Amino acid sequence: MASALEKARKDPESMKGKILTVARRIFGEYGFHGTTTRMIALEVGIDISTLHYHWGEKGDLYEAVVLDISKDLGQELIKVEKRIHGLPLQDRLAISIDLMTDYLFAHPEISNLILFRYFGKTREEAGLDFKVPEFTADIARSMGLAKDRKNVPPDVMMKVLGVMNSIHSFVCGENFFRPMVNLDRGTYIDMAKNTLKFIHIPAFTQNTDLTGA
Amino acid sequence: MASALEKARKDPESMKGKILTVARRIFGEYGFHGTTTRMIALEVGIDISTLHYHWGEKGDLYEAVVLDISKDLGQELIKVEKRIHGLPLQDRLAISIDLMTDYLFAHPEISNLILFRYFGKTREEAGLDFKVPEFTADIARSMGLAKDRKNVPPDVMMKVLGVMNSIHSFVCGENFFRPMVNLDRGTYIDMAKNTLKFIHIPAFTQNTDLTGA
DNA sequence: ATGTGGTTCCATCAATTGATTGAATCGCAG
DNA sequence: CTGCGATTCAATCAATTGATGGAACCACAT
Repeated sequence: MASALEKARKDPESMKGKILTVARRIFGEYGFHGTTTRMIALEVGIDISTLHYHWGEKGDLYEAVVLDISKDLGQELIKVEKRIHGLPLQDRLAISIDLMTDYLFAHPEISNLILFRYFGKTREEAGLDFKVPEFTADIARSMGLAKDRKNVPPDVMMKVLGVMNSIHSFVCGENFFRPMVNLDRGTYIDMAKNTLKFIHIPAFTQNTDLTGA
Repeated sequence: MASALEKARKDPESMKGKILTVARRIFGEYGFHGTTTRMIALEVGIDISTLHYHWGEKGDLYEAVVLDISKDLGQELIKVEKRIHGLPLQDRLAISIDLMTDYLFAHPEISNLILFRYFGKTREEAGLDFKVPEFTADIARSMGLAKDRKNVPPDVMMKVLGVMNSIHSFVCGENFFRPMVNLDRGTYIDMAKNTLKFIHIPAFTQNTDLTGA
């Protein structure tokens, strides 16, 4: 039943919506086990019982958060696809990287939660293995690397994963990487975009079958 | 005082060493907050008090684990550097990617813990911000992208971070990505290596200043 | 055997955490 | 105003979790 999530998405000023917004950020920063319902409730300025009243148990709220960021990401990918449609591959890559990087730096909790789901395990036996849409195949098709989202070759999937993970890494690693390079946020973001284009555009445009090398 | 860690590293059969080995894996899988001292003790087959006797409090054990994997990674990087010394850039990249990918897939908890430290926060106010060596600048020098480990330009740092994070991502994301591409482990690792070389070698070898594009 | 230092486990504690109950409170239609 | 459903909070629980004290155990030198 995703109607509770739909209502919260459509009305961010509602209590459900406010809790969801805060939960996105906190879960993204601390992960599932690192986040307590009290941390979220405190930040919203409500009691824990109010939180449970609206979203049920912690795992249910986490599920709602994951589905919420997944919807946002899916919508953004559609926007990007429309923007790059019909352009040559080099431009599709450059524009996609620029748009997606800006978007994810503006909503870092999306990258945070995606990486937490990729890399971290949860102690829960089940319950946290709900169905979440996977966009990798769609991106491959949108990039012109596959005819349809079914039967995308494994090597293409891996390449798309490589690109997306690179972006997520720079977004999620900002707190760690930025002091290393000693840049302000805007310069760091610009440099991340340039680095991403530096790395990925040559590979996809002037490639002469290195896959078997 | 890292002598406790040194003893455990030199004698993996000792109780200190056995606890450290298990703690590496569990912390790597579940993160700091997702791991309980009981989970580690249970896996080692000892009581929690025995664990605390050897390593003190949870944060101290975690610190030992992080420093432990950091030492392992540093040693491996030195091995790789010796292996690629003097070779042309393209070969240095290809061999480094092959060696590091094999190594990290053989010790995935290293990548896991590195990414957890990069991306996740901890509720502890302090105590978990101990000093850990940073290898990014050393890798830049070892790759011939900088003269010395001091004063590595920010854009070079970003490029090295991009490469390393790509490797870590495929290692840490195996449980998530491999079902997506439906490959056995060996084929997945081979394809990860090929993808990494496909992505990164063209960027560094046949690049004509895309950084300003 | 006796003592000694090092090691291990059982029992237990205090704090944290997820969750619930029941009593207010609020908005508002009748 | 009255009533009623929806919402919020204070109080409280049970389970988990990090941590400790003390008794037992073990190897081994004296």
